[in-house]
Amino acid sequence: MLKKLTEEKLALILDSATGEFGEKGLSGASISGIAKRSHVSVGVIYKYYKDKDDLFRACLNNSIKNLHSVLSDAFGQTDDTGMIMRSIVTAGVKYAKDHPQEIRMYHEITAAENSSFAKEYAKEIEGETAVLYTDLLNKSKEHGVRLPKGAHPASFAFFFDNLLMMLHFSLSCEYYKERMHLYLGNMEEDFLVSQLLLLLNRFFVSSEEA
Amino acid sequence: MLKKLTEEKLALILDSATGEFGEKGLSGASISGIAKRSHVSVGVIYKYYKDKDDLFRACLNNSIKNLHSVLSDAFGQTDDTGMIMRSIVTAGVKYAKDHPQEIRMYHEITAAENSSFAKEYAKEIEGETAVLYTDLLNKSKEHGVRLPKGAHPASFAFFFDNLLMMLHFSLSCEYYKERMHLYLGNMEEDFLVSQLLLLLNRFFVSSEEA
Amino acid sequence: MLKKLTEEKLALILDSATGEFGEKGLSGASISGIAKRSHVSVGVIYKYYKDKDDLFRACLNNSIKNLHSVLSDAFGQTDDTGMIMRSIVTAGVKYAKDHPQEIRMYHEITAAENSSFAKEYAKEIEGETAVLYTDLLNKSKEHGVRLPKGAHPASFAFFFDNLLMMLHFSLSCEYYKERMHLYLGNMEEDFLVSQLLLLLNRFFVSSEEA
Amino acid sequence: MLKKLTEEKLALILDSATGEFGEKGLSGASISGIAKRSHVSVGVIYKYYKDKDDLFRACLNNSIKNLHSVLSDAFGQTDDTGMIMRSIVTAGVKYAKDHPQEIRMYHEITAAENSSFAKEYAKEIEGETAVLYTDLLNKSKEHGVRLPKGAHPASFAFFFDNLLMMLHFSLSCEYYKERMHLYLGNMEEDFLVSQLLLLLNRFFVSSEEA
DNA sequence: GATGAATGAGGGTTCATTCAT
DNA sequence: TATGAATGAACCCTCATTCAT
Repeated sequence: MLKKLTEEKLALILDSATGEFGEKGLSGASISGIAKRSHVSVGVIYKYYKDKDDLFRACLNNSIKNLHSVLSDAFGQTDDTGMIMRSIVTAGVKYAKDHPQEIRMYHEITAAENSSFAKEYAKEIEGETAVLYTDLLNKSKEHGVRLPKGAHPASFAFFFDNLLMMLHFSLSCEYYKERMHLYLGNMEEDFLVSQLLLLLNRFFVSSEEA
Repeated sequence: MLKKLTEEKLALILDSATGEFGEKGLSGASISGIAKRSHVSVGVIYKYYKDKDDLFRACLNNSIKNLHSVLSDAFGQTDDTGMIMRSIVTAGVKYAKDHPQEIRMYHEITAAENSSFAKEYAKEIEGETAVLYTDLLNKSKEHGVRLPKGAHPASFAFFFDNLLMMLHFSLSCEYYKERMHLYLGNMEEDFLVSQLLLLLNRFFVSSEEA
Repeated sequence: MLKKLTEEKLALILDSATGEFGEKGLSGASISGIAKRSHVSVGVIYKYYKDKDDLFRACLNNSIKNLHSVLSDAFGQTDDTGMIMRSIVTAGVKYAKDHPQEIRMYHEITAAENSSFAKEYAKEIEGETAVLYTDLLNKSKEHGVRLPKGAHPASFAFFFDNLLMMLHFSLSCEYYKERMHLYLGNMEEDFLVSQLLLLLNRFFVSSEEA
Repeated sequence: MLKKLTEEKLALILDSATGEFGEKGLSGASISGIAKRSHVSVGVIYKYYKDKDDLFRACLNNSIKNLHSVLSDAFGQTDDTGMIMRSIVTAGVKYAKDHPQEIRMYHEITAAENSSFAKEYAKEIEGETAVLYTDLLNKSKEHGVRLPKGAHPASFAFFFDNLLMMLHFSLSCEYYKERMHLYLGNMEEDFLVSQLLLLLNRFFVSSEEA
């Protein structure tokens, strides 16, 4: 019972902090603001987290965990490379719409320079997907599709992930939303997704091209 | 003579500030830190700039001006869409390597949420390129553009810009550098560029499609 | 218990601030100086007061409240005009000796030019006494005394208050103290008061003069 | 010629500084503000005056000199005490209306606590008038002085000066102006002066008392 | 000598972190 | 154990004063 309460409280704190960090960045966020958002005292935050950095990391880890779990799910469904890519895109869109503050939080970390955060987290966050996506494109041949002649699977995996990240940001972060609006006006999001899939399909050549 | 000194000093301040803002963000950067970097006193910064925000905007405007001038140059050379895209990529790479702190600065403002900066600058920074790239892809076959059947030029322009932005960030920002490393190890940058051009050529200007 | 502590501390802060403001004026006073005087940290002052102005106003309001309460008491005692004037003088002297820093604070705001303080507070501080004193002299006839022929009650009330203010300042403020010393040497304060009362008595003519 | 220019400049600086100090006080006034008001560079101010305090003293001395010269003039005219008092009041009113900023400056110094200013200047400013006014009231019956029985000339001189000072302040300083308005509304200044003279006449020089 | 840009100490204010209750 | 008031370092910004030109 007590444990449950604590877990709920922890989740609430994490959520509030993720929101605050996502909106204001590490230095712009305030602990007392986070305490207010989560209706707890400043003290309990310091009970659970050593300091502001520690809380930031916890939020990040939490967001990463959620994002990865979403992406992992997208892999499990099928062997078909195209289908997997489609699943990844679709799952990512859903995640971005359900948890924009987690993506903003994630975007925050990409801005860290000269802090231990950048390198440390790049590995933790991207290490897994880098391997997954590269494998995906490496194995594509077995599934009947192949990359264009001369294409380097890891590079194409990298580009694929780049397009994914930008899609996530464009659905979650103020600046990127506005930027997308400049390109696309009030386009239906489904249409954008279909356009992206159209593009991604081209990653793979039909057999007669090879 | 006096004027020259002032201009040099101004440039130095802008440069230092751009570096500091790029590394630490608006709220994380400190005026006294910037003063130290540029070997001037705090007071002189306030002689030239009303306040921290004003300096931030000046850095941003300066970076934008530089980036746009680089990209504009890339357009002027030829009518061939493929060639233009290649020029844009190449110019961007050069810019990113010469002025990484400007790209970091630029990346910083993409993190602004709930601030007037985000919307205000998205328009200023992206408005022009959005039109340019969309026009580029709207151009008829005679310029070598052959989007896939069903492709929407603005969307593809958006994806093109997404890939460019990620390239710039990957060459300039700590986190993205590390992330790129995870995908590509110590790959030669030239190779990466050639892979990107391969992709762009195939997706945006390949000739074999109707 | 906790509340008591807070009240004591608040009173201490107000007192210290009143002293500092009275000595150095609004712009000359420093929050950190006030914090030191009251043996609290700078932060706690900002817990209770929004900013320096807010603290200044609080000190002023507190001083005004105290002064007015002292003067009101002096009115309640009797209907006899001469007695009331005597009470006002005596009460003012006691107040000035007990709370010189409040009078100095009050004197400070009389120095405010071009600030919202001047007009705003003149009304708040003087409005009440202006009416009280004018009424007092207006009603004097009913109480058997009357002003000299041609005397305008409000003007004489104004002069009365002028003499009072100068008395308060002369007992509390460095400059005025020194000035009084130049006129009076080390005269007993009681003697001065008696002289003032002698003068004030002359506000009223004996019946055969009228 | 050069000397003349310098003298004009000095006078201009003094005037501007007197205005600024009178409005904002010693700590509130800014040297660069004074420089701007007098259309000289900051440098020349420091050429003539060691520092801010020095300039403040110079302004004060100048104002004192002017005020004293005005009051001295009022003395020279006649032997009749009543006439002299009238002259002093009238001259003071004229001075206050012509040079309100000098009176404000003078008022500023009365606010100095714990600074060497207070004692130092009280003596310089008030020493002379204290003697003059006391002498005036000490004068024998033949000059029309008839203080009430038991009246102490120095004390009454002090009260007389108090009334004068308050009149000066009431004509020059924002706060006191507003306060006077509360008592007197938009009364003609001439009427107020006549009321003061009525009072002075009655209290200090009335003839009907033994 | 005159200028006004540059300096940097100092003051207002915020907020991460601590700790008495 | 939970609270949130208190602390005080650090930051933005101003301005008295200096000094190179």
